[in-house]
Amino acid sequence: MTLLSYLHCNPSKSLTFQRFCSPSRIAHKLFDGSSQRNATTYINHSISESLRRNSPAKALAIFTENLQLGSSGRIMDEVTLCLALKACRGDPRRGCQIHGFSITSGFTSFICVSNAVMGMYRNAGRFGNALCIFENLVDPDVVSWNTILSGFDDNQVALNFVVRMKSAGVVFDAFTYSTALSFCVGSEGFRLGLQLQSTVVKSGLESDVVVGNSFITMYSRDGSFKDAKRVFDEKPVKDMISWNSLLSGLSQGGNFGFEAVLVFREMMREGVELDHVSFTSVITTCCHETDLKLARQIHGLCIKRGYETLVSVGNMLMSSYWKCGVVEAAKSVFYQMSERNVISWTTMISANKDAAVSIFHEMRLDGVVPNEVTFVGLINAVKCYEQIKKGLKIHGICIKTGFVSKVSIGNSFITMYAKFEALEDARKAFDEIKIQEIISWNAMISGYAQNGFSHEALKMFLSAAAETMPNEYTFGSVLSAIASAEDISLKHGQRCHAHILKLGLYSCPVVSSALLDMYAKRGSINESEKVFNEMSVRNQFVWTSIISAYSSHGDIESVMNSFQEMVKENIAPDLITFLSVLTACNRKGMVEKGYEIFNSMTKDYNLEPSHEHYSCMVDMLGRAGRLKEAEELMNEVPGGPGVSMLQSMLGSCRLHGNVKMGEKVAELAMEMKPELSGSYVLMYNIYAEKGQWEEAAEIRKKMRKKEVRKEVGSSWIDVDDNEGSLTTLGFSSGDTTHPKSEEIYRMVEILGLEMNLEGKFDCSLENFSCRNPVSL
DNA sequence: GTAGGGTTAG
Repeated sequence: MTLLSYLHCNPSKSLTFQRFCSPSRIAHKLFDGSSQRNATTYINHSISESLRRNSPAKALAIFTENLQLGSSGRIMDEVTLCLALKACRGDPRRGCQIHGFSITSGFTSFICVSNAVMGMYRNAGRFGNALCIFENLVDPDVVSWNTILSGFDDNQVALNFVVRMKSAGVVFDAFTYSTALSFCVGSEGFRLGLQLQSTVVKSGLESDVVVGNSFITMYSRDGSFKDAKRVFDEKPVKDMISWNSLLSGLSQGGNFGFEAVLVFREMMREGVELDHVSFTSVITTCCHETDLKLARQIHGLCIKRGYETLVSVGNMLMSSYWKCGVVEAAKSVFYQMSERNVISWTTMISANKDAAVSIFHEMRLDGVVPNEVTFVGLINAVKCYEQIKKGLKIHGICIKTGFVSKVSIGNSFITMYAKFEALEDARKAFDEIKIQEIISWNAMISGYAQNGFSHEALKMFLSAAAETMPNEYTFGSVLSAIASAEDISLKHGQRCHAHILKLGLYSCPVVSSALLDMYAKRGSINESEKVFNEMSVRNQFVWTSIISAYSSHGDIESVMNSFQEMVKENIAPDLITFLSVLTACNRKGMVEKGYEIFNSMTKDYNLEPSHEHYSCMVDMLGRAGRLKEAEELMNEVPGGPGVSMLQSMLGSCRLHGNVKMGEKVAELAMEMKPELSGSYVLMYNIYAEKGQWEEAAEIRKKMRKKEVRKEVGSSWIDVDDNEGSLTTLGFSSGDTTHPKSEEIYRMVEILGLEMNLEGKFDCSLENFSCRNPVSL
């Protein structure tokens, strides 16, 4: 036996030997030409041993040294190259070098080397390169196909590839099945998963442990708990991984948290060994359910079992505390972790927006390299216009480091510039993205919508719908744009409605609450009601939407009924819900009821009323003539009353003819916002109605001096001119700009006469053409 | 079989 084969068979001796001399040197020194096979085996063994011990750097060092010493003849084969490529672990620089070497040395003719090269590119985030190599392979084997399959991140694209594999006659192995099944998410994916199951049975792989586990994951992720349990129960040996498959499937997606916790409890009861995957999976559930109590219990168990110091478990604990709104607890987990990786730091950055930049610097000092997600977190931490400098700096860093070319980074920049109200820059960020995905479109649409550019939002939506498939986010944003723009025809909203039905997005609460709201804001309360009644999932947003819809339509009875029902269904009302209810009380002058609800906000729901809630209450009291109480409440408002509250108070003073209080309030309002005409107009009216013409004239003079103009009010009408116009026409009082205005006024006159004949309304033409009797 | 991010509605 040569020394080499001896060392090969005795790894412990080999290690002792290596303390004095590197494996490559040993191999080269002892390589005598006749035992090249042994020398190569020895090198390969050393490299794979380093990989097994999780030291890829050492594995690469052995490979490199072997190359350098190789002048006397190379000790390597195709396996050596495969191992070296594996050791690159996502480092594209080293990977490219070895790829180059494989080409020049002719090793790429071995299919296993080409497969390893593709795997390397896939792990280095250069999936495009891998794909390119694959498409040029003369005779790919099942491993080549599997390598590519596992690189897709889009479920649909991956499943299309599976279909392509089938039609190319590839014989699936266990790896193909388990990878394919991991993409079987959603109803369509699930259907394909079922098809795969029948072929698994035919191929005799159904007893394969890995494939079985993948089926368990697929079924439990889809909510087919019974099927998951069936596959699970049929397993002859229920190892930890089978249990974990069941658990992790239920934890993902966030719809079966309850079942996940049950499985976890059963694992404990059955005495199944728990590992870091069991813990991370069950903690994921706390994240989705935002169940703080559960998170704390599991955290305790982690400590007891000694898992809390593990990076993956610690990361998940941080994330669940953060999602449950206890950032402090997340921080303390972070500081107690013995080892932190880029995910731990990124979670910290995302959870602490205010300190994001300093945490980022700390991370760099710690020697941790940021990745795409880290930068996304950092960009997200930029909150408002005041932080524009910070945002630009981050943009600069992303350009320098090349991260700017990543789609997710581009998407984040769109949102950031939209926050700065810099829509042109947002648009630039959008245009610079090479291939815009639906998220990019969504970011742009919502940017326009939130900044009041409804028409741009709509245009963007139409382009997006032509280019790609809109999702629930897309419709949420575009519907809110249509809702707030009276000069966009309702037909667009109805088209969206049809589109939503077609795409099967109707059951999504985000979409339907936006739809409901859009119809309500555009006057079709019946449509809103219909949408609401057809909804299966009713969350806080949905309930609030319908309540505010009824409220804005003055249907107080429905408001109160819905509110009670919401509370009964254990959906917590929030600030906006209360605002809608209070607005309704205000409209109907239900002061006592309003007060009761207002007080219950702090008492029963621990909600701090905002300015708007106070405004509503002040207005309610004022309208009811309880001016003194209104004034008192106004003085209780944290930060003092705003101008709109003062103006509503002025309105009440006018209603009840209280000149003295009116003067006091008007003075405050004019001081606060001298450019707003409303304060002057209201005070003018108060004087005018009391016949105090001199004082009224003073107000008029004041207005002229300060060059305050009264804004012209206007309305919109959706005219169906048979030309398919999808915008509405705006018009204001006394407006004669429309080419058919004469005809229109004649019609108004006729309508007015008819209504008068009915005797129900006072509809003199004067009131029609001039909605505000007092003009200045 | 597990962990961080980008788009959403009242």
